[in-house]
Formats: sequence, structure tokens, C-alpha cells
Amino acid sequence: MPELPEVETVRRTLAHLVIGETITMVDVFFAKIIKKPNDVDQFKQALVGQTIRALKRKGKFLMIELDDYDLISHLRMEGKYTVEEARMPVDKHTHIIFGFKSGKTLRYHDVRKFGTMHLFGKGEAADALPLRQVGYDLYLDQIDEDWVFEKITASTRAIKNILLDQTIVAGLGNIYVDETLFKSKIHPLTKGLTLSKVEVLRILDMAKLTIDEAVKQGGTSIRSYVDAKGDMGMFQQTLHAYGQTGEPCSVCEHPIEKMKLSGRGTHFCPVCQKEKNDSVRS
DNA sequence: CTTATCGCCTGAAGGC
DNA sequence: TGCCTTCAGGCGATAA
Repeated sequence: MPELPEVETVRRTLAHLVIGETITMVDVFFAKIIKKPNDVDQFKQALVGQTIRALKRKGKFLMIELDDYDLISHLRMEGKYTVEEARMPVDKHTHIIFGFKSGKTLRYHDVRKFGTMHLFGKGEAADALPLRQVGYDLYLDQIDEDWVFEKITASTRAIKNILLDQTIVAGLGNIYVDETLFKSKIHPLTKGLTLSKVEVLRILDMAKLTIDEAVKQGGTSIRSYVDAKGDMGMFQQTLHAYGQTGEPCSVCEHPIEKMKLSGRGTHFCPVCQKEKNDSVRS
């Protein structure tokens, strides 16, 4: 499920394939993916004649920069891009096709149809939703640690939920949150306001370490993820918590346990990640 | 203001 | 075989 490392890998692999391509046609087979503009015909007409100039990323959003527009794409659970010749058959989960002057096509596939696209005029995206509320990017940004500490300790929510909230630090999803908290030796249910400065800094360090390593490995291929060239990531071989239920903890050998936290599968070592008393700030 | 829950989607897997 | 339930989970909308 694309989180920051997967989106970054898609950005890198896709950039080689589409930068410099000029759009001559757009097909939209499932209109609900297009969140802006409201009218799909406007979306198509705006894009015709535009050349792809750059691919950027903020948090889990992929930004396709064109001459006069920025297309903001979120892959959510299962979104994928491929580049294929126009004559290639269209599979049932292809929802949007951008046809290029070169005869190639950029295709957006999404089995669950959760993905979104927002089209903005040049430079308008950063100050509008959905990008406006994206917090510090864990891979690119210099993080204001004091501000993050204040935000986290102002909340009674479980630290796992706080880290999944993209408005504070951006890029973590369910896999990398579990990995980050495992390496930080913090229980996922720990309330934000019980965390010390040292613990918050440790969480930030482990989050950045996990994200950096996963980017180096080309992301994590659990379920369906592949990059724009169809290649799988390798980070699943490095997972310590996510999907490791019943396997011995890599530190203490106690079996990794799985629980439900706000509807999400949550993996942790009950020995290394002790639950602490809410009233104590250690 | 904050936090919790629901709904969107489809396919795989498991129970009976 | 086949039907039903559960799970996968990011995040916007809505409720509390």
C-alpha cells in the first residue's frame, strides 16, 4: 500500500518514462477519482496540449507538473501507474489513460478505486486542500522538532494514530508506523501526552531511518505494490513487526503480537514495547 | 476546537 | 461447489 517510500519509488521510475511527453488525449473510465475540477470534461480539455515537465512528491502525494497545471495524485491503497503503447489492451482496473503524442500512454490503475486526482493551476496547489494540510515530509523536510513535540504531547490519542495523521509528519502508513514504533520501543497505544521529549525525538529518528532505508530498497511489496516499471520493492525482507505475527522478535525472540487499533492491524513486541502507565511521563 | 466512526471499493481467504 | 463474512487500510466527511 503506497506510503512515502513507495510513492517516492514510483516518482523516480515514472519520471524517466514520462518527462517531456505531451498529452494529446485523456480517457476517464471512472470519474469519481477526479476530485477537481468537478467536471471531467474540463479535466480532459485542460490537459490536452500540456507537456509533463517534472514529477515531485509531498508526503504520499505525487505531483505531476505540467506547463500550466499541477496534477496532484494520491494512490491510496492500490493505485499504480504504467506506461504502455497505445495499442496495448486496457485491463478492467485501468481508470484513466493519458495519451501522448509519441504514441505511448500513461495509465492509472486502481483495483479499489480509492485513489484521487486534483488538477490545479500552476502554483495553486500548495495553499489548497489536500496539500495545504500535509505536515513535514519525513524524507525531504527539515523538521521543527519542538513543534512536533508540542503537537504530539497536546494529544490524548494513541501515538500510532498521531503518526498516521498526515498533518504533523507526513509519509507514514500502517506498515512504517509499526516498524517505527518497534524500533523506538514504544507501545502503539501510548498516549501522545505521556511521551517525553527524548521519546518523541527517538520516534522521529526511527521514522526517518525506516523511511530512508525503505526508499533505498525501492519500497515494500506487501499485497500488490509494484513501481512504474512493474518491479517489486525489497523492504519486506527487512520488516521487524508488520506482518510478523507469531515470528520471534528480532531483539528478544518473544513472538510478535497483533492487535486491532482503530480498525487497523497493529503489530508489536509486547516485551520490547511495554505499555506504560498513562499518568507517568518517563 | 478535538477525537471517533463511517463509507468508499474490490478481491483474497476462511468458515461451514 | 458456493455462499457468506472478514480483512486489507488511507482519508474525507460526518457525528459527537
